[in-house]
Amino acid sequence: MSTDSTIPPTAPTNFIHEIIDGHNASGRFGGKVHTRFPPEPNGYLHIGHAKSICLNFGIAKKYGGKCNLRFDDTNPTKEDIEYVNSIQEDVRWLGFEWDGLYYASDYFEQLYQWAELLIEKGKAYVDSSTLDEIREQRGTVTQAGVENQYRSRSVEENLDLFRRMRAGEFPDGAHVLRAKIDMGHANMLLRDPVIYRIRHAHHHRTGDAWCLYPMYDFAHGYSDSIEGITHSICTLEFEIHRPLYDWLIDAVEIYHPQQIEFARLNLTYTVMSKRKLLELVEAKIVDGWDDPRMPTIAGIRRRGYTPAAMRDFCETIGVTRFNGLTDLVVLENAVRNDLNKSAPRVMGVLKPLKIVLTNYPEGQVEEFDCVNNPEDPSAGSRKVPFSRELYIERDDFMEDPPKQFFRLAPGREVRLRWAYVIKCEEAVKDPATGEIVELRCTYDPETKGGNTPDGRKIKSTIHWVSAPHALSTEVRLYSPLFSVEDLASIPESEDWKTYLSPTSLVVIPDAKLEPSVKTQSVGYRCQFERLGYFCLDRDSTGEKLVFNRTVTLKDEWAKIQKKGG
RNA sequence: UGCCUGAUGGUGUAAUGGUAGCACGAGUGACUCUGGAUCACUUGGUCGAGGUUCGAACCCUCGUCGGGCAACCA
Repeated sequence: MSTDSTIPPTAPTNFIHEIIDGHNASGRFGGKVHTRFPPEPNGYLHIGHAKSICLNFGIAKKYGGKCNLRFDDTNPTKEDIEYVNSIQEDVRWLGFEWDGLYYASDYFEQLYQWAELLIEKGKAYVDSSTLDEIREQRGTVTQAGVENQYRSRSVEENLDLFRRMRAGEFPDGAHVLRAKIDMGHANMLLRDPVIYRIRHAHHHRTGDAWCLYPMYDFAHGYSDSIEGITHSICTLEFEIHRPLYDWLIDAVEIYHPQQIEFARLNLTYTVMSKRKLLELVEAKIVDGWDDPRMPTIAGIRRRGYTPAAMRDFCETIGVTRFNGLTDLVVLENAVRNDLNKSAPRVMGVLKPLKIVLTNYPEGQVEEFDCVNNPEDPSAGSRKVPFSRELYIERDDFMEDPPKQFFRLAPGREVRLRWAYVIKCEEAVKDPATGEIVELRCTYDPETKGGNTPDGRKIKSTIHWVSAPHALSTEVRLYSPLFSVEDLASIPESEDWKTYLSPTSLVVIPDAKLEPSVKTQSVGYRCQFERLGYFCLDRDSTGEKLVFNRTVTLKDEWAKIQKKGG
């Protein structure tokens, strides 16, 4: 069940809801709805998992049913308790709470008993071939596999061998247990799939109790059956596995859940494979699983995304059987929507350009009342100090501006947000480089608070920070990790990592922020006015704050520039 | 060349035999102390060919194109 109450009961429906409605109408499961989210604890959850989590827990909520969290931990060599913990944290962060918390490893004994039952029924056998032999005998997509001599072992011999496998008498790879189905089947997964292998490995939960571990295909369907799952929802690539789960369940004559497949999420400029994400982490291309550029739940959380935005995104993209490619801007739009309403505004200058108000008294300091969130009157206001020397954004000044630029330029007026209207009198240049190092401006005392009593229109309002009061902070600007839109379009022969974008992280070591943010704590989200939404990173220290840019604001001017250029 | 499966504006999704709608994007304008937000308008689609029907995105047939499947991974 979800702990969240923001999903409206009239939420748009999808084809899975329709199937469930059908089951409820026919009484197939007696009106019961029980789903589960079944990750393998071999990596951190990503946005694609979020889609599955919202789907499964959302269904439980919609139908007044239940949803389990089950770890499919059948491969001890790849799994770790760190992942078990992170997965639970991520599911909760998304706003969901599971009804049952289970592990496939809870079922190892039962699973083993069913394997023996399969042997007794003549439906499984111990194969002593090598890995390569098994592979070779399996055939190809267009060519039937061949049966080997082990396939006809007696029930007694199979049982004896299998029990000795469990007892630890054989080294890894000496034997496997295979389901006896059909070596000529058109669906290659039914060509006597391996269901148990010997692994003398320590399991994060069962320790050294086992040296024999079930394959995922063997454990998964049975686990769903044990838990009384009604709708086993999974991604499209498991569709072809369904006949195998059906065969396995029918072979031991137990309760039969209904598997339903949907298309996994693909995002532009994003890799969504745990294997590849692991590679990025291990190669230290990113700063761990929660690097804000990672599409992991931990990464986007650190980046500043909100659970509500994630849920909204999952709602927006829908659930179908079509394998598409969702534009990253849809995700970005979801956070902007949420943060626009909730994030307090603050002023910060990323690329500072110093200005001096020549007619403003030296040493004078005023405090201006600044609205915290124009979208939310209840957010109130705060005091921000103002003085003779200020920083403005370098991009807000142009010496020789094009027609469409209406910010500051020599001889031009601009409003400093919540403060005064100022006029640029002179641009001071470094004589050596020609670079503009400072602006000499005058302010209009009549415009205190940013108002124009004479009614004149000021075309542009820009943000600023008082130089002597400025808080020097580090700001990390993120853009997509990859430079190609569709990662799937990279041919197998090429290394996908060559498409990593060199500018996915740009660090600004010395941005200038208004002093009010000084006392905020890690995870604090705000809007730097006119720039974007930012989130206080855990790398912050008492001396230096670090902000992550969650997402930029929409930028009409950038669009104009792009068109012009 | 086998099996499974899918196809609706640029992208993602609704419409389940009866007016092709929504979101994002794009464009235009209004408003604005954020070139933000908001509001209005516009653009643009049923993969193709047949068939059934008064009527087809939807049902049938044949194509075309896409995705998945040959770990002792999940």
